[in-house]
Amino acid sequence: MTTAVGAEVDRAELLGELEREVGVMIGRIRRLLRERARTVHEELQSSTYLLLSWLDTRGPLRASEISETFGIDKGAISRQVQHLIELGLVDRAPDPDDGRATLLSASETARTRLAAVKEASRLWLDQRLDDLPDEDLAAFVGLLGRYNVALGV
Amino acid sequence: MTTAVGAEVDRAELLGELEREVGVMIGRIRRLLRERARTVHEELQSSTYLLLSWLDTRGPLRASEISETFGIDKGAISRQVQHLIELGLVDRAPDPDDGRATLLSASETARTRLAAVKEASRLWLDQRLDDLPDEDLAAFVGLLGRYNVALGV
DNA sequence: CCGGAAATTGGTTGTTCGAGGCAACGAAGC
DNA sequence: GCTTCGTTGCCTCGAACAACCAATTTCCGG
Repeated sequence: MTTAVGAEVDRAELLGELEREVGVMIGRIRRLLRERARTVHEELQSSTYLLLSWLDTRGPLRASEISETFGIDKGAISRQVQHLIELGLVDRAPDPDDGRATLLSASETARTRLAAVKEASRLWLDQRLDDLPDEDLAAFVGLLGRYNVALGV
Repeated sequence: MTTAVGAEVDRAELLGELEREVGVMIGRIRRLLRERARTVHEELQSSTYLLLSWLDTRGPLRASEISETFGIDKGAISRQVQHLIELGLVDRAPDPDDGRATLLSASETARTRLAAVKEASRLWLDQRLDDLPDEDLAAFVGLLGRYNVALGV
């Protein structure tokens, strides 16, 4: 009755399961991010923390690139950046190649604090994933990246 | 200089990368969910879609269980459920074992529509992940579940 | 060529609404 | 009485949408 598409059905089920797990993850991750954001700076918002973290590792970027990466409205990005600058966590510099654009980067203060917070959260998560071999973890990160690409098209 | 902790450093880097990918994912997934929610019902909100989908597959549940699973305030859940009931997408039944509790489940309408939407989105995602073997996909889903457990502790 | 409109792109701001946190509450169970 | 399930009020955050300014590139007639 299941015809010859047994494998297909399995894949469908997998994709369904994927969706559900993603749903659960979103809820849980939100809480975490809020705490972490607060640790970096008293009045840093959770979503802004992600942006800052991204800037920290992905070097100077223009606002429009960030908007594209996260799939979020540029207005929202603009406000978040503004907030980050007020808090002294982001530096702004004119783009030498394009007078309209501005290049954003994490400030020294931000880098220092982020390093501390990330080290702490790394330990926290590492503890909870201690039975997960490095290879599996690497695979997970790789697959997650692959998944993100698929979502971004 | 890096002493003997080469592997440790790698793992730290992996966990950092994980965090960044998760950040990107959150942004992108949100957009997707909004579209998908709209497809199920004109005025279904994105977060509520997740709840409904969960109810669909995880059978009748009480509100407090959902709140716990997603790590979201029970007040928020209460409102979402209310909305779902107004739309006729969720059925409510008193819990025979506990007079205080209510058991929630996806209505027949919801099940039908969800099936259609999920089939469509399954195809969509499947296309974009067509070069990803079933085993890798299975591994990804498994690891994601594992990750969620780690987050939930 | 060249000067200058017209369309494009980067970013900001106003407005609105969705979504969740917190807290106070009523109701049912223990 | 005290805890647990759920609802409700209040507030804040965050993102969409759209209108807007400024710099820039395109293109067109002279």
